[in-house]
Amino acid sequence: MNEQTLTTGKKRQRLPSSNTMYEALRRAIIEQALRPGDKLPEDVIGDRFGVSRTIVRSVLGRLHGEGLIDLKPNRGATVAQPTLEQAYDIFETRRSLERDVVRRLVERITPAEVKQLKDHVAREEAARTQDSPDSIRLAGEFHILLAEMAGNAVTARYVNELVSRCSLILALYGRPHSSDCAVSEHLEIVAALQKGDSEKAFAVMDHHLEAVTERALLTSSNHQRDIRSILDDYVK
Amino acid sequence: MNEQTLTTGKKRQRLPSSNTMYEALRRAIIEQALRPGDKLPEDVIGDRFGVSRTIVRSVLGRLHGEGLIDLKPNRGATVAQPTLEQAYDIFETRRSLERDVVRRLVERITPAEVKQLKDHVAREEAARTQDSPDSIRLAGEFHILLAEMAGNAVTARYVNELVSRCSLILALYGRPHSSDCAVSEHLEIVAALQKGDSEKAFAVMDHHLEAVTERALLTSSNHQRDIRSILDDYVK
DNA sequence: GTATTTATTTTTGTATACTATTTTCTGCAA
DNA sequence: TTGCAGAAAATAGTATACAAAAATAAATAC
Repeated sequence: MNEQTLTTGKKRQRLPSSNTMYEALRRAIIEQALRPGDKLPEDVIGDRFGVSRTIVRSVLGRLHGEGLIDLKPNRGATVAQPTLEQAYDIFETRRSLERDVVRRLVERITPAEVKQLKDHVAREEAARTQDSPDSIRLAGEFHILLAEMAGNAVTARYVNELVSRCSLILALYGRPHSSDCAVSEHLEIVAALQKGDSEKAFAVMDHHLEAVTERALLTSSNHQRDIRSILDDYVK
Repeated sequence: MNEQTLTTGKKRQRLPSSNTMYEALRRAIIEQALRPGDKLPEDVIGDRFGVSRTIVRSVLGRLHGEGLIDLKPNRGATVAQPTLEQAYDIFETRRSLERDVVRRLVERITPAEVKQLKDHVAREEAARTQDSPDSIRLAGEFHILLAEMAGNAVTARYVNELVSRCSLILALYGRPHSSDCAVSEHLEIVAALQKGDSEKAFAVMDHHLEAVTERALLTSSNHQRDIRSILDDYVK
């Protein structure tokens, strides 16, 4: 039986369960509610979201393709644990792509977009001060927003993927529950973009990412929690 | 019933059917045996490979994630037809990443690797002269080889993906059955890398990719063939 | 008490069954 | 013919059933 129908005013419409589940798991991982190494049993997840393992399986496959979960044969899925080597590669590729993003953005950014970015940074600031779990996600989304504004969907997708994986890396190697993106640095980037100062924007972004890479070299913390209770916060 | 077992001398070992199917479909697309827009019905493919639709579905999902096939709800899978805009984005991102590959490679390439590259180009040349369907694939694999030698697995994966998608673009917008990678240009790149001439290597690679982009602006050709017969060549 | 087998349970991998949607076919009317 | 129902067939979406493997628990030997 499928409970995934609801009336949204006009028509009864089937909401794509797999998509909501994908978003939920993704968010749970990025916000570090689910942490590297956590098991992701198919039936548990299926029960919580009210779908069969078939759907769970396809979503896990997708997340695997994006590098967010590891998938060992006959042993199921776990939240990915990038090695240090992988971590370096991820940061390196990310820097390379984001460098290009800034390069293009300096030439095409509009005042409306500058405003949008400033608003976003303000939201980051708010989340950070009240220690919301959103703060990690919002910091990442700043970079994703930049990539989308640069007007290349392919690059934007890769940046999105890499930024997400950086959350994992910070969860593993960085200090706990830190976005490690200084909000002030984000503001500097916006300012440079606004002035059209490509050299400055370029330098700040590169320094920013270098700093983030640096900070990802600390102790990891163990944990032993119940996936069921964590998922409660993420089920629709 | 599953026929996917065989004895490889020591032990009876199950060869992962989904992986061979993935490889087969991928190759068929890259070599342009399956062309943009071709339908990929789940049951037909499943029959040919002797697996259920479950497996087919997961493989199609994976290929979709890599941008090689389009997936419309309730209407099945087709070989992807990138729009012109997507095509530009793909080439742009590819250039950006390959630029970085060359940058890193100049500093770390070994004589053994130079030899490996030269051998590869020789194979390209051979395939090209006898008009083998491999020639398209080999031309792409040259770029993938470079990316792998650069020592960043993440970048290598992205380059792999983008090079594959370029095959689609050429099939759609380029002249039919052309790799559009001049073998001579590949040789020039290797030579520059060997000399450690970063400026030259950089310039040649960029010119090479610019040329490829340029050439991807011609007429498309229609077609009407039987997927069954095409697949015969790709079934294990 | 520890270690090593063996049995039990859990969890994943794959095929199949069923449902829903889309496409194709067929008949009838304009 | 051409256009439009409606029926039939084909195809995709999802759940379930069953097989295979791994993890866990129990039992026996040392």
